[in-house]
Amino acid sequence: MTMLKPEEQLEIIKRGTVEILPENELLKKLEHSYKTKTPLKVKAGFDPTAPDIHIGHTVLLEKMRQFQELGHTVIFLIGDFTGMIGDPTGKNELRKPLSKEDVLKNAETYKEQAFKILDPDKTEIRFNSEWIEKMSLIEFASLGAKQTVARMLERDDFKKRFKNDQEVSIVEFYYPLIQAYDSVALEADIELGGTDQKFNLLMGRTIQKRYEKPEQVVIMMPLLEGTDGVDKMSKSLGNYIGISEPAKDIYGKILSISDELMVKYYELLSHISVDELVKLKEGLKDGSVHPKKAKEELALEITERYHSKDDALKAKEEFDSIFKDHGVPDDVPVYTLEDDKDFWLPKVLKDSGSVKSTGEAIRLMQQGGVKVDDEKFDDPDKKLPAGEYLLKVGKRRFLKIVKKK
RNA sequence: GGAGAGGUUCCCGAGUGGCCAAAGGGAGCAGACUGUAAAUCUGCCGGCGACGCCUUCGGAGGUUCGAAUCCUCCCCUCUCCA
Repeated sequence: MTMLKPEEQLEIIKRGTVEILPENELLKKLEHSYKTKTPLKVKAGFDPTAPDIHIGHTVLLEKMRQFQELGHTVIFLIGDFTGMIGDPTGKNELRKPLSKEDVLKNAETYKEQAFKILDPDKTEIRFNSEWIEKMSLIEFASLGAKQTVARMLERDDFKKRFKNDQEVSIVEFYYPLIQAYDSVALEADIELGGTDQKFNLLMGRTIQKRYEKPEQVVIMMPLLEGTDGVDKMSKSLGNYIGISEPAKDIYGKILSISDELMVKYYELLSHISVDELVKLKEGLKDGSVHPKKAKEELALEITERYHSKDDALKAKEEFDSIFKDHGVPDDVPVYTLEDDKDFWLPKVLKDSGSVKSTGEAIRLMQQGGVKVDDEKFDDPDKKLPAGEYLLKVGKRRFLKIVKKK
């Protein structure tokens, strides 16, 4: 592959980044690499605690992929050793360490999912236990001598916890040090990370310097907001889009994000070129591009990435049929009546799991949110004779009722 | 170890003996409007075949006709002092 000019590379690399420290050094490294035809070593560390990747995690992976396409070497570093210590970042208490077994199991899943984005042939996978476990006690201690307690306490969460008399164990100080040492061991030219990793990333530079190695350039990516557009994407908040989710869920979830957020998703996740991105933004601004249309394209692109083109198109078709043409999805859950007597709808809705309680069912009905065979059904007291019905509950829940055989 | 403050329904947060299933906000859900966008408006927002009954205000007891509200003990969190 012929390398792009350093300036062109820089433009691609800068896309979506929050901060590059220091930027001029990055250009220098790119120039040097271009001249000597030596790929840069790009490191990104992953804590093997989250086996389920969502598209928020992929922001970093996409950036790595870009580096791969530019011809550089990407190192997918699995922090198996650090995972056993527990990263204190953003936590206000000590995280429970993982067992070696867990760490390795998680790492496997991680790898599997990451290769949906990264090119396996161009990815170097490393584990930091590789060099950390080999360190002698003396070497380990001398790593600790490279940094002062005062500097460590500059880190916000340490500072806070320390001030609040909360526990800060000494081993936690080693986390940034080890992460930094990884850069020494790998001779990283560049380290990628989220903005929440700033302290650790910069520590890499300091420690590399102390070991008399060239300092890495630090590139920080934003933390992607979840589907709600407010909080950062996380499984526990339920605002995530998992890359292993069914095609129709990925498609639907992307279509439900706000227009504003869509632009950000485009910037960080889409593979369209920087030029196309600029055009898209202009088009949205002057009204020549309909945001809904743009969102559909994004949803297709992302869905296709984790499934197939066919699956993505099918997801779109089904979506359109439900929401545009008021159709019915293919896989409507079926509820079989227990007997041939007339039935009370709220109870059936509850028993089928469509709603949590009969109270909720009644409320929904009174508010006009329940349709039976396409007719609004708003009398909660009215009973229905046993038979076949197709129910629509709210915007997106469906239920088919059938008689007992 | 000492001195205070506090733990309320998904979250924040009012309530300090009956009018409390518990103000207000957020989230969520539904309806209108739409592009399952945003914004806005309206309604709902513990459970129960329900104009009544049951469970809920950190836990366990107690006082009272009646407690989220008062008393006792316990658990937890926070602030200050050592």
